[in-house]
Amino acid sequence: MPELPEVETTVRAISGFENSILEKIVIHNRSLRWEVDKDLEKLTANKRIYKISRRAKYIIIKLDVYSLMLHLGMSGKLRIQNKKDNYFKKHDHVEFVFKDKKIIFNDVRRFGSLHITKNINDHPLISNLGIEPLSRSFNKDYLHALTLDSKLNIKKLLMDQKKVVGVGNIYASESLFLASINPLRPAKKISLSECDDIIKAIKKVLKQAIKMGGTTLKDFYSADGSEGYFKLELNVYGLEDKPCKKCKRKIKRIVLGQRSTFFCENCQV
DNA sequence: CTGAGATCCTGTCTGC
DNA sequence: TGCAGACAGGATCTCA
Repeated sequence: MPELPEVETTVRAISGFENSILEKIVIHNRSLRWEVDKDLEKLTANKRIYKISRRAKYIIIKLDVYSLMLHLGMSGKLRIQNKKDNYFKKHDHVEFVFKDKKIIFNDVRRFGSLHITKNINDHPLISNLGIEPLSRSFNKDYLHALTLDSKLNIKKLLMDQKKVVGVGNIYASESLFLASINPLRPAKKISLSECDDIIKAIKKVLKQAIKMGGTTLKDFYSADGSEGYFKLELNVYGLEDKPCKKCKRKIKRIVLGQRSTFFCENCQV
């Protein structure tokens, strides 16, 4: 489900819990993408939260010695709830309990994960990640070097988290539309100036999506319960057979690497 | 090393 | 209405 803007939106929604004391973590179902560490509850009881941040699509919660890494997978979301409202929803797996409130991790499909580790950057799921798309070092030269080295088509390359993080299926399609690049193009054949177009498009799309609270297609809600309104800005994603906003021809849907991919054959070369 | 395809899981929607 | 099949915001793993 969530790509960088949705994760960022979620992080911002729970940032108010920084400096709060996490009384305890209650786990109802350890069987997520990976089995949750048996010692996690013990290691996190009555710890202050120093920092809540994002790396790639991971939510990082820094305690004293340990940090938590939470990935929302395809269907995960957080929900802030008053502690006294003691209700549960189906697929509530983890509760982060504070003095008056709790944050609940709900994940229908259980592709999400929760890890505890001392040093985030040494964790194997983090250490091999590519660079942040909104950082300065994500620029045309960086991307061009990657493309020259790759046999993938450009869309698959952009979604490869080892190369650049945070771009998922929606924003890959949307960025390539803005950059007027066909998603099927072999990465190798993308010129430096086209790389520049792609970089600018990705940054623009991600920033705008964050501003609008992410994209709610059907069931993404931020932790405060609000929807993301970037859906209204989508140009191609989920719009098969609808008229292209530039040329009015029909948007095409194809499958690349088992993922739906939307683009305009006329505008994207 | 790279890249393609299968796979994890539950729910919803479409078409017969 | 039932039922099969496709599809869903991700990313790891297995194998060539």
